[in-house]
Amino acid sequence: MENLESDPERGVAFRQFAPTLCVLFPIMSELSKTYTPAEVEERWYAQWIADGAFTADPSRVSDKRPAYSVVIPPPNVTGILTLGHVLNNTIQDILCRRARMLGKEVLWLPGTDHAGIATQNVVEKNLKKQGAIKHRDDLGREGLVEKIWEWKEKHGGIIIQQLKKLGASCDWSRERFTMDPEYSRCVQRVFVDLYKKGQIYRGKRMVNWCPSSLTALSDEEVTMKPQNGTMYHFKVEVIEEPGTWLEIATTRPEVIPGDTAIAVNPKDPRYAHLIGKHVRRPLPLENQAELPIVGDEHVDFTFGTGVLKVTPAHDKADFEIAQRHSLPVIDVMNPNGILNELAGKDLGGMERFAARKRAAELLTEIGSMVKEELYQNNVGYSERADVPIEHRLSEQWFLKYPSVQPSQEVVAKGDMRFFPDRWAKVYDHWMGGLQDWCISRQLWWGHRVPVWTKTITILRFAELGLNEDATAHLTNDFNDWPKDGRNTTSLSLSATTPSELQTKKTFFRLDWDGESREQVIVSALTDCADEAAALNQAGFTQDPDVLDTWFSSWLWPFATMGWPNETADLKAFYPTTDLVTGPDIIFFWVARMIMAGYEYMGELPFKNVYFTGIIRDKQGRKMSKSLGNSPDPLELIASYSADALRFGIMRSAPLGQDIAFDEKNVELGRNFCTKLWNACRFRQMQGGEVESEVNPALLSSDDKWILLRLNTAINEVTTALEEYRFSDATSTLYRFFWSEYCDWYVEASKAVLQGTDDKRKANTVAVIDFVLGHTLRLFHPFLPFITEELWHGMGFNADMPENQGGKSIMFAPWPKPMDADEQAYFGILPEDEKTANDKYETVNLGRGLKSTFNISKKVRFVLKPTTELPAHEIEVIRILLNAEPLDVDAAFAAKKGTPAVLTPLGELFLPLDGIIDVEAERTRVAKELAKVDTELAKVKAKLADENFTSKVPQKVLDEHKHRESDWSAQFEKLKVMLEALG
RNA sequence: GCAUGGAUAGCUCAGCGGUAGAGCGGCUCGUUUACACCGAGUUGGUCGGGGGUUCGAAUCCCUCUCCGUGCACCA
Repeated sequence: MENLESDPERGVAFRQFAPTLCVLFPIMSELSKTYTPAEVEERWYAQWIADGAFTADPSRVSDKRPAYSVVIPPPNVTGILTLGHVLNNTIQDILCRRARMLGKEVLWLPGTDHAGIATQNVVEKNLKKQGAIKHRDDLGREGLVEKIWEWKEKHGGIIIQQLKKLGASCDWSRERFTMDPEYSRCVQRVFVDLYKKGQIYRGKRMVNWCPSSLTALSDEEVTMKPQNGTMYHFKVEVIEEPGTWLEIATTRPEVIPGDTAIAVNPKDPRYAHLIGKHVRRPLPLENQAELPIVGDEHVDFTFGTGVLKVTPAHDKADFEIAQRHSLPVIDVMNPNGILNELAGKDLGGMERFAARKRAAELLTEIGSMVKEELYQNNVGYSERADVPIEHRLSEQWFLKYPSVQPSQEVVAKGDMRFFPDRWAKVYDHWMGGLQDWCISRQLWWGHRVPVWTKTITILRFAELGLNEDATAHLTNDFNDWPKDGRNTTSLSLSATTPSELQTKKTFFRLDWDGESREQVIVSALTDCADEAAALNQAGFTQDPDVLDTWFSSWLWPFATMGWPNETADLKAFYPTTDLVTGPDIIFFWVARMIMAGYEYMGELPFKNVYFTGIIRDKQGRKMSKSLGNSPDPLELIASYSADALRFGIMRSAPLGQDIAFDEKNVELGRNFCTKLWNACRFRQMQGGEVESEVNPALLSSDDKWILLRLNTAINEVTTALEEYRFSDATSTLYRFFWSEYCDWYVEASKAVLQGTDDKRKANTVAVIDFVLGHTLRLFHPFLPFITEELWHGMGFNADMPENQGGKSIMFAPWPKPMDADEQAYFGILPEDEKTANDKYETVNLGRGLKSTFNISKKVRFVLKPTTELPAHEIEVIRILLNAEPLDVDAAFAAKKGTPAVLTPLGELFLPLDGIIDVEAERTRVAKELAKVDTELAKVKAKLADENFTSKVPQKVLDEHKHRESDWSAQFEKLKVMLEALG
């Protein structure tokens, strides 16, 4: 016992056995009859904050106290808590709380994301609703950004407060926002750095354009949606061959005015001979230009008519064809989706979908339309604005992804693990097909592109290309002046004049027109505010675009920890241990964080990535505002408690699958908390009678059974958590506490507690304390509030060192199962589980008998035992059976027709004097016999089969033989019983 | 089209080569001094269809159907 007590990792475990009970009892505060979660949850959260319980301290990290860290997936700063957040953050909280109990130094770093498009949209919409503005231009850039900051200050805290309600144990002293000054600095620094490395470039490209948000989007922000549309077939005549008509199929007749060619496949025998000839473009009517017929391999001649109209300004593929054939580009649409004057007088000024209808009418009117048919195709939608996107040629900033190879290998090699691991495949697949990332957005809310430009006229190019004006800004170190005919170069300057440009950190670049070489555009990039100001003063203009939100959040794991300085936090907590997030942002965020982590920290940002499922309603539909099927977590907390919500959602969240949310599970969580509360109250009511010594010899079979079941539960929960199987952990807890501890052990313990043997009583109470002390700790990560309340209410804290559970259960040691030595000390053998199980099985059968005969009152049972039973065991069975009395009589001779069942402990009779329904009993026994008969027949048939007995492993054969003898014994006894009934 | 996950009791799911399981629900009892947010009992399934491998298949293989997801995408 001594060595057990002195084990520091053991914690309360064995000290809870007897010796300390007399100490515990006086300081136990009485638990109220009902649990009041709202008050308790508020009180404990405030206490934890006051105690700084969530604050991480990197200086405490050591070999003995390893770091555990998680960065929160930053929610939208103006967002409100959804069930998705509840799921995600409950998991993170469980991981963090368990890590604390394992003695780790835990950092859960919280914060919010500025969420460019979403936030700007919300605020703009709101201002319009209030009538404050009609258009963002009414306020201008500065004004609107100011309004958004105001909004952020007012609403930015909401989701944080909601996370606190949930019990999230984040280190709020480290809360970050992606537009904090230091964070913004990181974003700029990374931009400048990648630019210098040649991985960021500016270019005029076809991009995804959102006509609603009026900005470019990355490929990831576009989702394809199947669409019921119309395929229009129209015909054009080949000018050089009058009478030869080509039929063209299109879904977008409104952009015909933007057509600059007709393309056919040169291998298509139907049309190859027409290449080089011309057709007349039908629209606009006043400008029916001649279009060349070009041959291009891209055209699939098995699709449609095999003739493709080429609209370079409005289609990616067409743009490429245009480039291959040097075709002009005619952009017929304004950024907002309204056709411009180039679309002609009929269509110009019309909204794109109205224009489509009108264009079809025009084609019909001029007799060009051949047919219109219903057609289903996929159309790209802007994920945010939920409108079809346009492909649009525009000047944007692009990033060639860094560090693709290493990060891919890392996942493949298993240096970083994905849970469930199938996401690694998805990740790899995406990494394999990377396109450059369009990172600029035409918005105002976000990190402005840290590039300034100024156009300078060059006077004396020949002598090194710069005039006085230019050299004033750009001096030495021209290391790459273009000798190779390229019209672009980069140069970095170690010093410049004017002196206000402290340019050690400013990076310059020249672009000029390769023909005239008279105009030079000087681009300056800096991540330093002073230099930015100097550039503005020197007449430079900053790029109006902002960066994609994900271009800032991909730095989250290290930019939040003080990068680029080598901070104590980075040293202690980077890379982070776990990342918990939804699979929907695997590309947006996870993959990019991996790349950024590699590029800037030379290391992975996290060791494990857990992907949650997506929360759906009972019908399997995604939660959405428009469907109104998304319950408000705060309301659920108000009705059921945060613990209940956490428990409910974890119970229904199996690894790797979507979650069908059902409020029933939250109700179940609430009920579970109540059960826990009442079970603790039951312990308290045993108050007084306490012995100071535990006597292993006094442990009953029930005690041993529950201790073994506890061991199993500890093992199961521990393994489940290690493997991120949260719902499995939850079901184990549920089963152990409710079905094993409450339903069997507590009931069985009443045999002692209601008896007169004080020594046994004390021992039983000690076992109860042992089990409850462990149970509360096992539950704590899931149910932080009620476990803390009970930990103190039951006085479990009183006996612990302050930093190991004395002050809070969250630092109490995580339960360890008893090892072999400990079990030996208490005389617990594995077979003890069977002893109790046999007893419970006997009780089950007896209860079944009672129920068959519709008896709910106390009633006499007689057991005809096969082995001798100690008095205590008999008393337990009596209590569990609610028998009054339970006679044990080896020589019992039952009257004919007395109901009886065969139990592991012997035959159990329910003597019903005078009211025996022989017929009913005969039916029951006959039914039982029939069942046994079928089972017996099955086993016999197998054993009779040579094929089976000769090929099966010995173990299986033995099992079957054993089964056969069991069934036959039962069969024989039942037969006798049936015969006795006549 | 290419990947990928799933289909087991009314519902949500576990089991993944050797007697089909759990929770919830349903039904029937029950005011036993922790708990009716409770207790006891009980009812539910040719494990999506079809083939195959095996002594033996919900479990392994093939194939089909249906749902979900990702990527690509043709007018």
